[in-house]
Amino acid sequence: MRNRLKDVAERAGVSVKTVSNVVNGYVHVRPDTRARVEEAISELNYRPNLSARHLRKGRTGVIALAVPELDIPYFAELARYVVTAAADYGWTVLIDQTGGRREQERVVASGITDHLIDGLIFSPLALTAEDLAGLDGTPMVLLGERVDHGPADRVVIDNVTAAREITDHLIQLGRRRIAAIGSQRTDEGASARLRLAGYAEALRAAGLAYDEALVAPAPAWHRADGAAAMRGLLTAGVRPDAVFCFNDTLALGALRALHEAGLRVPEDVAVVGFDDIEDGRFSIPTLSTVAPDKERIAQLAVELLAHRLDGDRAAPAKELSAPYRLEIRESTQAP
Amino acid sequence: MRNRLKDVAERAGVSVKTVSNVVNGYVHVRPDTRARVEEAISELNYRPNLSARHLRKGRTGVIALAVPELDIPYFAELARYVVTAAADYGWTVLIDQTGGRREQERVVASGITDHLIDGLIFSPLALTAEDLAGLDGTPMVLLGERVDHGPADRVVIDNVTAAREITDHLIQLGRRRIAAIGSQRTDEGASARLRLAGYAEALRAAGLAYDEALVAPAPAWHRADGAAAMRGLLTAGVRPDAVFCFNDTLALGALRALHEAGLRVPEDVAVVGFDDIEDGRFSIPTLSTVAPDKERIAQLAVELLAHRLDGDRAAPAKELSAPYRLEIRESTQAP
DNA sequence: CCTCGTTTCTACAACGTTGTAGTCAACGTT
DNA sequence: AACGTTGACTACAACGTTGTAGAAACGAGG
Repeated sequence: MRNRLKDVAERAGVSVKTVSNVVNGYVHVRPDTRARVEEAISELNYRPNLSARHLRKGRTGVIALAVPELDIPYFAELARYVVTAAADYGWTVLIDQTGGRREQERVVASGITDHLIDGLIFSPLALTAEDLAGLDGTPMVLLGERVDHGPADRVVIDNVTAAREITDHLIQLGRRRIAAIGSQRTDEGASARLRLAGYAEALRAAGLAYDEALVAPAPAWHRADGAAAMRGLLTAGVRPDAVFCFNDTLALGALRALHEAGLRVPEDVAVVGFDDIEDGRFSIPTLSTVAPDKERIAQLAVELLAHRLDGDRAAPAKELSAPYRLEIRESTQAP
Repeated sequence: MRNRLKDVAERAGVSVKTVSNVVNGYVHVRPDTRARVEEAISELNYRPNLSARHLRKGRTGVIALAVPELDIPYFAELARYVVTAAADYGWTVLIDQTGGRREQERVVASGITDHLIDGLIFSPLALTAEDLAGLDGTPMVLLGERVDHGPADRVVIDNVTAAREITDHLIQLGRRRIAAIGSQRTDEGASARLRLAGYAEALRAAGLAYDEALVAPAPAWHRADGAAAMRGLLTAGVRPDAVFCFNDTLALGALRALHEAGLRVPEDVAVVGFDDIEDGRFSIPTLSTVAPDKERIAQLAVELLAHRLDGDRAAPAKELSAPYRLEIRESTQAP
């Protein structure tokens, strides 16, 4: 049986509240009393019951991070930074996988939410602004572009400009037939839409035609999808001299397909990705990419949550932008 | 303000306990009463307060998974399966990163543990059996080989046999100078020790000499360590015709270093890894590896925890073994 | 019609913690 | 000497839930 405040109190010969005061660092406790209580605490190996504390205080000290899939490197890396940033606020992070399924996302956003966690950092794929509108409950910070004018705080990066810049990098290299992999027709692809827009902008600014045949959709953004899309382009007889993949895992798949087709990267085809996952720093060739500042994204998200928890819950939603930079590596530069 | 049982009870004109009974599916409630309560519940959008429920019941419905680092693909993939397996038991999973630091691991094993979670699935790197001995509290399942005869349930795979088999695969290919990357001198490397033992066994069985110069240590098992170790071997003038890396990320780093040195894989050097992470299925070349059944590992761990929670907490520790298989890909077979 | 068992519901206490209000002694001020 | 202030501590209630005990209503068997 676990020990409670009461057990410590009896052993130290004081009231339950005095023990509570010692545990919580209340100042008006005589040094000798404090010492006696602390001794009893360590003798009994007392640990506070968090459920009880939270029932009383109305806060749990736990926040949740909900992402589509943990084994997508981008989300795993992000999760790592969120856990670290949350630790600075004394929060524990509960990580939830939604699989990108709308139903599960709704469960996370409403169900889990209640009373178990103080707040939620949420990277939705399928959820719409309407789904979120009804949720008055738990403070929430959204990551990414999915929900356009939702009722919640958001941390984003400027996808359009970033996509324009990385496409421009390909144009500067003298590439003229630049393919794009990762477009999505459905509502789900807010990031896809923005990155495609940036790609188109860069082409237009350079006086290059936007060619439908060069744009390949990808149902999900896994390696396998990138490989399939690249193979599709090649079999269709399209011969790009560069490819902009909307994330790094797509790009790694594309590298694989190009390799299988006997094409050299970057000599025959230059390849760029988006996200700067660790794999891209060791792939053959290493991958040029847009590197969002994931650490900053995590920090901003946790900060927004902290403000929302301490401050006015009804305040208008804020949107913060995190920086990014281009990482130019072998896949666009001959060694 | 959130609604409580009391609010629902007032609206439905029944007692608090009756509402509680409806929520918990108690059978002896008149259909019309049940309907009235359910209507009130949905009108008020009532959700139980989990802290209160758990305070009362002594269970939280949350288990923790503690891993060294989330952005190591093996752990990310494992985490995914654990979350899925736990969902079958109605458990939420709280994921904790220890960074492999002993201090943090101790905190997780004792501190977080208390009252917030019902049980812990733990993949320790630095913790010893002695560290765990004092923890009477929360039921725990250990993953991997670190703690040799600890007091807790464990799920392992047969590292020695698996390592012997994959080394044997290299020998069958006619390779004779087989290097090993990933050995660790410190206490931390239980998996390293076992895999090295399997490697040595295979050499001995084939009548090959065990050559210290062919065994390269790696402080951690990241891509960068694998690349550094491989470069080290090559600069030292050691010219292996095969390399057994103790995990896949090491192997991906080694592939990179071999590429930079102008050596072809598998023609000049065959490479194998361990873990079967997704990257290895798309790398250039694709990576031969030992594929532990991660899904099964997760299932067994959750099952052990469930038994421990429902059954005898003082029962002797059980150890279960999960299956694995060899995945032979391009890095050991010319296309 | 009475008894007994079942169904349906309720009042109360308890889980372990902390905020509030209070007691009592010691101290400094007038 | 009377007074207010502060320090050190305690009793009590409350957070929202569920187990226990039991009351009231009902039906079946005698």
